[in-house]
Amino acid sequence: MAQDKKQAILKGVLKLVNRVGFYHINMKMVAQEAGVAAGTIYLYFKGKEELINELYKMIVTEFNGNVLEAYDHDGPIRDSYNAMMTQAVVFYLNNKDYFSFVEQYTYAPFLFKEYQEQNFTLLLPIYKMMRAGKKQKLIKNLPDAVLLSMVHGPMNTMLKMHFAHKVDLTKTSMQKKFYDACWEAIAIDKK
Amino acid sequence: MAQDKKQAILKGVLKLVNRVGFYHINMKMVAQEAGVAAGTIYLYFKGKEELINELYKMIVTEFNGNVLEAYDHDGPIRDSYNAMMTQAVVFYLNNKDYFSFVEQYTYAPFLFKEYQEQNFTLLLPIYKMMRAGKKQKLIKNLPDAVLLSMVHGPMNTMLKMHFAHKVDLTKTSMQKKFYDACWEAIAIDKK
DNA sequence: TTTCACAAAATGAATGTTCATTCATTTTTA
DNA sequence: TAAAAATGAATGAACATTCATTTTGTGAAA
Repeated sequence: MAQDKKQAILKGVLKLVNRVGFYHINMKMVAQEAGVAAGTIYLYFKGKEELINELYKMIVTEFNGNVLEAYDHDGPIRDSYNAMMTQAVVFYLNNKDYFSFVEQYTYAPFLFKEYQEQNFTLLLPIYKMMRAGKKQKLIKNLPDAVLLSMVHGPMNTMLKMHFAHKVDLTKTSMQKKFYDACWEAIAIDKK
Repeated sequence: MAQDKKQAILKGVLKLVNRVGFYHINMKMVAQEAGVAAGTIYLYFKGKEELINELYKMIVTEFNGNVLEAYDHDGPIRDSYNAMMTQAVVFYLNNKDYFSFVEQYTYAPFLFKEYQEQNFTLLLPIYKMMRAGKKQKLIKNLPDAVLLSMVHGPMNTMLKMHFAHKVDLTKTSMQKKFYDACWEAIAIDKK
């Protein structure tokens, strides 16, 4: 089946990102990992560039889908916040390859201009929540960029530190401290 | 002079990071940019890998030196915080190439294990300040990793957004909002 | 059910290009 | 004039992509 093979190739790249790192990946390895011949990749993708870009699209779709699932439009913002943060962090903890791929993708030479534009696509779910929180006077009236950076930035750094064994983000106590700290950074103080 | 040429080569790489991007850089280009022959590079560096690693060392040294200069051990923490944040942000704003180099370096295949270990070297100045602040009961008693992530993470994200033209970090009003937000995230509330 | 013909899919060896590195030769320095 | 420094053409390895060939799938006819 055509779609199976396409997926197998994409997943192959992803596995390799973890095992050998983004820039040691070559088409022969991808082929081997996916269980196809090198030439076969070119039946499904125009070339390496398209392959990488499609993979990025796949990850964005999967990640955003996951995080948005945790967003309860009717419940309290604070609950949605917790659920979404957990979802995002756990997603990356379980998919280190997704994380390092996304990190590396930004500066990869494969990047089309069109993608560069939507390079903050992965922030859309957070952005959405911020807006709602601002309206409800629960979240500080700061520029969107600042609010986004106060959630996305720390998550990124924490994950990097986790994968560098500087901290253990799998511990729920650590997660809680971290989520709370970020919330306090963006929430209006109710004392 | 030997050191001049070494520096010229390192600076050449840096300029090229900006102009063509990390992964399009080849030794011929570096040579041309530095005004030497390709072979000359090998008189000063063992190879591309060493060249890249030395450059990282150079940047870390320069950056940390700059930021630590702003640290006044005798004055109030809050002032040091502001001065250091400003120093760090302005440094990267004026040296986009440094920023993108550091961002890309983490996942580059050149990275020796020994460097990977000290990959958070760039956080040492912040770390130092956190410690002092905790002692003075000015900064929250959170795990170091969390505190670090609440300052370093947002800075990274803001800079990325700035360079992607999503926000203008050169505006002092934006800088102030951002510095204050990060401070509130880590400081003990005095209300 | 088996056979055959044709198309679609897949293969992987061959190709051409890019590029890090080397080293015989030349230039500079002291 | 001899040593040190610099040069850049030559080398060879790595690797994306191509394409002539092989394999697999499909369905009509026997």
